[in-house]
Amino acid sequence: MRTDDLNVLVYAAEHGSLSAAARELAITPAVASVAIKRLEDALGTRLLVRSTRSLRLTPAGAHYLVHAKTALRALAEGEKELHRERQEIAGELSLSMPSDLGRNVLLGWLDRFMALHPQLRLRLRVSDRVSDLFRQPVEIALRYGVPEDSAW
Amino acid sequence: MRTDDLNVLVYAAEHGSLSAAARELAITPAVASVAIKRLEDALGTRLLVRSTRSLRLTPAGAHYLVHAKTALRALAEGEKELHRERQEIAGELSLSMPSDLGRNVLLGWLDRFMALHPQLRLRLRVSDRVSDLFRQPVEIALRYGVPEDSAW
DNA sequence: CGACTTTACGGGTATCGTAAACATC
DNA sequence: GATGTTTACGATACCCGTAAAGTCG
Repeated sequence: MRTDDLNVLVYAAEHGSLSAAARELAITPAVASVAIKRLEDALGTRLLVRSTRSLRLTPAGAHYLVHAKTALRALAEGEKELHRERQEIAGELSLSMPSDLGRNVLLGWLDRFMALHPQLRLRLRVSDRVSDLFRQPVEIALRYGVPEDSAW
Repeated sequence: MRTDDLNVLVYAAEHGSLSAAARELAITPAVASVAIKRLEDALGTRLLVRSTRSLRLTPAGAHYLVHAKTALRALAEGEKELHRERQEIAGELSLSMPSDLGRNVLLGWLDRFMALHPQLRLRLRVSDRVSDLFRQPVEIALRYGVPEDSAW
């Protein structure tokens, strides 16, 4: 049995639609459909009665949903605990990036990354000239486009 | 993630050996090994430290095992509830079997089967002659060996 | 040496997304 | 007719068992 299928069941019951669940889970409606079918075949019981315009749990499905949720919650909790145990990322990291890339893309990512790792300090060097890469010692340097000097 | 893999983890932790777990689960040691590897890869954490003669949980594995067990328990409970809802098997079933087969094999099975379905009454006809099959109307008849009359 | 774990590999199955068909309001 | 569900299908990926290699006591 696959936990992904259980997840589809939970989302489908929550959103009242396979397509909506599929959108949430970033899968196609087709695979959501077969996921439910797989579950039902494995359990030998119909869990959802589905028409094109409505979707509702069968009595059996309603009962099973409770247990599926607790199972998924237990696994998520276990996983969270694992990550909590994992060595904290700490110290200082210096990175170099072009100004536009930093402004448009990286800022949001870095915000979230630092929220996950409060012990981490970032030293950002924003510069648009590649030559700056050699001036300052950085640990990660990001550039994009066609490199002018293939020696890199 | 696969629940079968979680099951391998539970059995391996319980028996202290991948091979022992594999025997219990009727799989080969090789698939037990890759099951654990799959789990560890999915979680990004080593769960079991294994040498050829010993197997023990890592601290992370010990913590995760608890949640894996509750997840499996929840799913088993949900499945049991589904079967409980299912229509009870009731009524009378008559079967015919050779005396030795009944004594050696079937008795234990039938005991358990009747314990699962208290509404069911069994009518056993034990006889070693195949000709008896036609005398009494039975719904299931068991014989083994080479049939003397290919008309059956 | 013996028992256990792991890796390599081939065959078979499963699963995915696309696309089309089908159903329902 | 528009949205949602299901099926068909081809390509890929996954998973199993066998077998061999590696490992530890």
